[in-house]
Amino acid sequence: MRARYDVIFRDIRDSIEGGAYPYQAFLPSEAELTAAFSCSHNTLRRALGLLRDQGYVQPVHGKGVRVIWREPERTTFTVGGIESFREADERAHLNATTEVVRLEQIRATSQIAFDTGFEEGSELTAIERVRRVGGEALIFDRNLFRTSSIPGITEEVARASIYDYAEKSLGVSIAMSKRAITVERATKRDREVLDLGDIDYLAVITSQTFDAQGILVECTQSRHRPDHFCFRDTAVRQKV
Amino acid sequence: MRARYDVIFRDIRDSIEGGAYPYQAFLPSEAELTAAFSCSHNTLRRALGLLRDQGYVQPVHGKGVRVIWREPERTTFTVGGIESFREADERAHLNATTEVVRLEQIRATSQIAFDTGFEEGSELTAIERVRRVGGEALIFDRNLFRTSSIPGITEEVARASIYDYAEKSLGVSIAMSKRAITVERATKRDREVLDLGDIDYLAVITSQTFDAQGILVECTQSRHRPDHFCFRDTAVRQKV
DNA sequence: GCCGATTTGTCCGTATGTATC
DNA sequence: CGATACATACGGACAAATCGG
Repeated sequence: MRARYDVIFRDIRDSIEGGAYPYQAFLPSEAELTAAFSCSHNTLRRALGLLRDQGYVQPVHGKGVRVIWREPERTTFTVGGIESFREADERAHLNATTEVVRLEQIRATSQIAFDTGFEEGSELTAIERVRRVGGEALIFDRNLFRTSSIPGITEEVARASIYDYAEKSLGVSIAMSKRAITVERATKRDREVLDLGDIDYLAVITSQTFDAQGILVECTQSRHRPDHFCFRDTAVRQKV
Repeated sequence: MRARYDVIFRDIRDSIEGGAYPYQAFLPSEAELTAAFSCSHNTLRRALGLLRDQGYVQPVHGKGVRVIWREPERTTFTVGGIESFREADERAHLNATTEVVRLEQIRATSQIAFDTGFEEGSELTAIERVRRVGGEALIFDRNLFRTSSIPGITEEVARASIYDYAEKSLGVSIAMSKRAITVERATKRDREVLDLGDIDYLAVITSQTFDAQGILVECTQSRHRPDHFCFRDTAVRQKV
């Protein structure tokens, strides 16, 4: 069962993406929309809030709700939201492959604990994967999973999608993720596994993922060749 | 006048950052918090929603609201949210300076219109600024403002804060911003204005900013030397 | 395994404030 | 000034998840 505000949000979002409300047009007023969806003022406003937060509309006090969404280009590998590599692959039709270059059980050293936020001594599953798009090795993913949260990762699972495995087989729901994007010099290891040529800098996404309980279950470094990297984002300015 | 939910959000956020609720602890229950703030269930929930969206807490259905915030390191220039350079400077005590290297009125060519989303022929104010931190030229900002939205930008305004000028003098409120982060090779121009040494890649934030009317008022490229760049972000996974 | 207490999640109806035209 | 439309806030109701007895 999906929440009512979520259904309404998706409905309006799909209308916008489908061209029913073009760029810079106004949506029907809240009163009309509540009537159309036969829901309360509050529920509709929550749906509009999602549309605003995700960059689809801009409500203008006293005037109406303006559509500011336009069809994006799809020329590069785009990250945004919490999306697994496999999901991004399917959405953008990248036709990518994954090679697992490391898979072992380790214990968190004090250095790892400091770097990642895992408790020292906790059992972790370390994975390294290389993502190839169009035959070129573009992305080097290094994951650390809390083994007690996501046990039984095999090479086959790692080659497919660990998120899928966690959600479908284990019932662990990934809830939220904190990320930092930096640019780092390529290491010797990066050169070994990626096709870098004379490129010596990488775009690096470092993320911590929490489950629905608020427990840290994963730390990842995703190292991207810069010419195929693009991170998109929408931000709403807080009143200061 | 600031909204009640916003006051409550800031109060709890400051408590968390101040250490009143440590990492992995639970906040008091909604019932207790509504009593403490003497507000309604709904208003408190809106404040909790902000805390969740900004990565401070993780509400767990049937259990409580868990704190997942920890003190971040402050070693690099961090972006996140819509924050002007001056604001970031003050918050992180960077002691930065700004040099205006270009300021002129232009008209949008078809190329500019295609790149930015401004209408062809519209009057724009072009600005280029170099940001120095600790004596080193680290950031190269290139802005295009819609002149009719933000008229009368002087070199003095550009050296201080254009956001301040727009909001305080003109009453234009910046509302929403779309950003993309990419990594690009340094151009000859980058080498002229920045202290790059042997660095030949830059972190680039390309953004479009809309006012409260939903009108595109600014396009910016902010080009950062990678060793002082960090972009932070919190994402909540959508139910699929 | 079941029940009840606690806690968060969703939704509604209404009232009032404020910006725009 | 009034009409329209978005913004905030309240209080109540019920659903769903968790936990302990």
